[in-house]
Amino acid sequence: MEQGHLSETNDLRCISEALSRVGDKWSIVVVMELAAAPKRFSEVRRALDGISQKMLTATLRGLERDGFVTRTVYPTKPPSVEYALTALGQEMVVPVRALGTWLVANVERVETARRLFDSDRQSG
Amino acid sequence: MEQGHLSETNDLRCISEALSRVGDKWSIVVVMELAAAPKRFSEVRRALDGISQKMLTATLRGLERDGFVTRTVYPTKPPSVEYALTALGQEMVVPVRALGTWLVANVERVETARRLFDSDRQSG
DNA sequence: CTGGATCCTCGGCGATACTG
DNA sequence: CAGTATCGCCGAGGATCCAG
Repeated sequence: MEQGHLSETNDLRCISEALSRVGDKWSIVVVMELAAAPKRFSEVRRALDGISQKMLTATLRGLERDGFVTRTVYPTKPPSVEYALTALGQEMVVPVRALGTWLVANVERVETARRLFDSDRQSG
Repeated sequence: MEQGHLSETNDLRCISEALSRVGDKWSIVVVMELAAAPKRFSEVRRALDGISQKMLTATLRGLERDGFVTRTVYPTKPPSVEYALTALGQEMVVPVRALGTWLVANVERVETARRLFDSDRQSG
């Protein structure tokens, strides 16, 4: 019996499916944003600057549904809604941040490889 | 000066951009598959079972371009091409596997949250 | 066996306008 | 301020046919 091998075909499907939950254009970014501090709808919107309100709504709904964020409505006037990470969401931040850190740290290497690849294609 | 905070808006863009490189439908899965062992085109295709040959080609090209995999042609007859992870690719496997492991380990919690959310919507 | 070229569909996503 | 509804674009990605 394999122990936590994770490369078994079955797990592979599991991973890709799980990744697709969080691998859309905005989920990760929103989670990272909320990881810093809970924020209101507009705050997140401004912080991300580039996300449409439709996608922000959809993304937050999805994250809420999956148990990564909570949505708290304060019946003030005008109403305000605060989004925050759940325990689950905070836990997820750890591996996500690790991956993000690695990617950011290695952007150079990727771009170097890319330039090499492209120039080889031209002259090659 | 911030120390590796990673949630600064600038890094956030960096992350999302970097993630989009690897966050498409197949890149991660292919990388994980090659992490187990170098494989030929058809082997990867069969192992993944569900990817079209067009997407496999495109994915491998992308990964090769970004310096994550190598492509070695053996001029046999019929020709065979072997794909393998570069050092960069192998390094990336570490954080990716960490995330994948976490995701797989927490699928239950996500699905539970999801069911709760959905039933609340109905009755609420 | 490897993989390029084409066609076509579907869905993500943005823009805009409107409601409470 | 927070959220919904609608429309339209565009690109990811699958199916298929063809070539070295």
